[in-house]
Amino acid sequence: MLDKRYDPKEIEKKWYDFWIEKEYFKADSKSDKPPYCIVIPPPNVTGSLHIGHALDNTLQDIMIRWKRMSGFNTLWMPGTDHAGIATQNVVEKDLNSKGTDRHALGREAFIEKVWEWKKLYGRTIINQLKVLGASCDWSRERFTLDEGLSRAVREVFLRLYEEGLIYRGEYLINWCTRCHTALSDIEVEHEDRQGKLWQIRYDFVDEEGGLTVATTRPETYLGDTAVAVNPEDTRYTNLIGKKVRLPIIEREVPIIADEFVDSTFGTGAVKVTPAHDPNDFEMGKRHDLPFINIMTGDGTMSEEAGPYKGLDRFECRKRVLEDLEKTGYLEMTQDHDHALGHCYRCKTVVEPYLSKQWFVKIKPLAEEAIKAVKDGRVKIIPAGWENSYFDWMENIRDWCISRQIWWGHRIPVWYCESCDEIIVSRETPEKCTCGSTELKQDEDVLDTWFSSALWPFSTLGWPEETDDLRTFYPTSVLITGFDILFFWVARMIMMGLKFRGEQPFHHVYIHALIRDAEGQKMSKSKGNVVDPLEMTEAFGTDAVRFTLAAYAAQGRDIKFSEERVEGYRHFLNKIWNVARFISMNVDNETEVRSISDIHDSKLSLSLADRWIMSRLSGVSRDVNHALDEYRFNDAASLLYQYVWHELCDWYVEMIKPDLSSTNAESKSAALSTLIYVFESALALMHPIMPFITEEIWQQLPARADVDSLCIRAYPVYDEKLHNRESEKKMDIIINAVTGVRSIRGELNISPSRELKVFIKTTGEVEEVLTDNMTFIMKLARTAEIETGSEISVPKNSATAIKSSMEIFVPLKGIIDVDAEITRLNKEFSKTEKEFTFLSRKLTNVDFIEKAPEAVVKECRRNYDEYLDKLQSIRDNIDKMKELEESD
RNA sequence: GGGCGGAUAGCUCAGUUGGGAGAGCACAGCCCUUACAAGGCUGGGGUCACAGGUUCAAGCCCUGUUCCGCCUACCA
Repeated sequence: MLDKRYDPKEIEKKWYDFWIEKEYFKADSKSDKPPYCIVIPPPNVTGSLHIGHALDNTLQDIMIRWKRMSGFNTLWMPGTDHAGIATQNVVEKDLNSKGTDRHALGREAFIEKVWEWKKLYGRTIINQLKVLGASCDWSRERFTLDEGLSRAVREVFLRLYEEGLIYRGEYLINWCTRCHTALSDIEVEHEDRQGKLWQIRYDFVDEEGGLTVATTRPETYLGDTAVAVNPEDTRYTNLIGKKVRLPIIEREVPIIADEFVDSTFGTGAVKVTPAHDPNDFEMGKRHDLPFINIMTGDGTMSEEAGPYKGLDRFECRKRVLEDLEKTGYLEMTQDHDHALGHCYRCKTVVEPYLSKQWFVKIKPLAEEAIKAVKDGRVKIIPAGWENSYFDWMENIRDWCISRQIWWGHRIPVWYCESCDEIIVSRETPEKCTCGSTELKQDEDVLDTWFSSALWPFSTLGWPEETDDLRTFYPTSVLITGFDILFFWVARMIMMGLKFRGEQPFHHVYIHALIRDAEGQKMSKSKGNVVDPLEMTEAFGTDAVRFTLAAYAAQGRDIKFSEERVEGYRHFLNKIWNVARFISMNVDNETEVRSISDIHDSKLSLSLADRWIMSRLSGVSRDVNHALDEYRFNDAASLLYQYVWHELCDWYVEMIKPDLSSTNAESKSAALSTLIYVFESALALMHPIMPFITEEIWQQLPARADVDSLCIRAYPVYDEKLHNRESEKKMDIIINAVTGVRSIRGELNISPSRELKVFIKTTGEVEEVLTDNMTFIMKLARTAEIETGSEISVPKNSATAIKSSMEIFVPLKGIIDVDAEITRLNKEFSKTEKEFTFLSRKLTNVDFIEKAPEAVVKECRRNYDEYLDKLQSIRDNIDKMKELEESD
């Protein structure tokens, strides 16, 4: 006997351990079964599980468990990401709090420290995934910095370098002055800011007056090496070639002409700072201007900034403005909004900074990756994201892959101290071709995303040609949020195509972002973060998983509310109670028959039995279909609807008389059917709610012949169970029952009062009603039901009109005639509205001629039905009125 | 500046080839009917943002408008 309430805690742990012990999650690289593989988006090794992870991994687990039960050789490949900048920041923060820093420690000791940190905290998120129920093959778990993956990284670097797709050069890159490293373009987050536009006058060198330029960054004037105007701009054509003098520092720079300059903006003259602005950089190249770097890596002013040397860049701006103001060179200040780039890891304002970096020449890789999506080798779901993908890929710029941090894959490049040789190698080289052993490895490490781009094949053993790789690559689907579409998904496609010749996955399923109940993005600083583990503590993991699945409709962000989790916990409680109900009805005498007995008609099933079986078959079909299209919310609501509103509300109620009957045969049929459909429903729900379903399943008196629900065959559409006839008949019964209930409810008749009911009907409908009288009487709580075509309205009756039947409930002495007339009038006008709509449609010649025949036919049928119904209601109202008058 | 998405019941949202709208929660009434009060039954509630258009027929397709998100961008 099950406990009165479902208590998730111990149960969850028990079954997770059981699954692991039985190795159900282990993939087989030599299996004959069709493969199904998902690689996990590797969470940051020092991170902890947030609600976005919970969603992402629940969806993956649903797919994996579903496919595993459906007979696939499944591999859910788990692992973690070393997350270079993020992890280094965390450890540096810790060092800072202890009064030291990484420079004091030195490179080797610092890296040692990070590894220690990883050992301490690196399992946190993995353990949290296990709490969530993730059925990963943990025996294959990988880490982006482990040996195998590092080999893959060096192999890819080398091959790209040899093909000329990796190069080194001095360019203007995005520099985070706090993280002290270069960033790629997408690692910069742009944010609109209210700013100022300042106009500064530069005096002419050889004549009176000056030229005014507009800028949002006045401090960079210290690095100006020209002033540019548009060659077409007649205001300035006579000035081209002349010189101006920069205020205060008195450097002389030329006035040049460049098409880039927009003469309508500002004053039409722009200061050119080639070392501190991307456009100016290009202009500098075009005009062969000097590049003056006025800043150092930590965002303070360099030697080149003259009197401002040593100042922080923002302090410098203030001082420059003050000085320009004082000397009269600041001519105007106006408001000006513009987007400002911030570091995606620490939110510091990013600085365009001139430095020597490694880049991937990305266009050739991107072209292939665009093709793969265009020709359908990779399908992005929902397809709307393909546009973003193409847009980004088509305008992609070379990828800066070197980072000036220590935690990561060190760039496999060595420089000879004796000659100019550059050695790129898989293994650490002993000596240079010139014979020198004085080799120095490049100081930088690679962008973390460089290694994660290889994840789908590096985790499977590449560059080794492993069984895993042969079996599971390309993987089946990648499930992730849109926020890393460019960072990760696009790059995996590029690298997968390049190094495997095949796309890394067939599908990319992109799910929404989870926001708080007000629609705000969750963030630690706002304090509106929902901790999924707190949720699982409070409501159980299954309730959280079910909620996430139910929320996961395509194409819209999720506003997460705890109340909804609470609501679905009620669903679990409902499931639990069906199980209790079953266990209460199982006894030693009653034989529980198998599905094959049912199929072989070895026991006679009631209409209810046949109906719930048929519905099971239909729901199985629909759930499979929904999951096949990643419509998780549909799958969840189909199951919710079936279990609660069909199985519990109708079926269980209908078989109660059979279960308590002394007729062994009918009890056996009902109980066998109940257990069969419930066992199947548990299987259908298992991918979404693995724990409660396993717990109950293990205690069922009859079930499929396997040791765990997680390897039971997933239910599918069963033609033998499909039974349209029974569904049609059930509709009639449900109509009759709800008809009586409506009368009871609306006229406030106590449920304890047993009613006598007359139903006027004919033919097949009457047959169905008489055949199932016990069901109807039980569900409608009636003492007696009379059916027939000749039934006339008894005195003082309430009436309900349903298709093909009129239901009368005589309520002598109780009925309020006025109330009943009101009720019928309401029903009449409701019906009339429908009716006039239909009749208007049918009198429309165009509709009759142009609409498909089936639609017109349907419309006619409804018309007739509503016409009958209206007539019946009218009649009944008249009779009521007669009654009223005769009284 | 460009692109994408959203606006449907009081709230949160479904609505898959166009055939006059659904769920959960909330609300109201009745009920402890021996699985479940975390429950049962019944009921009220919607100009599908606005304005046009296509069509026999529009929540759905087209155009425009308003409001709200997001992505992207080198106008200093």
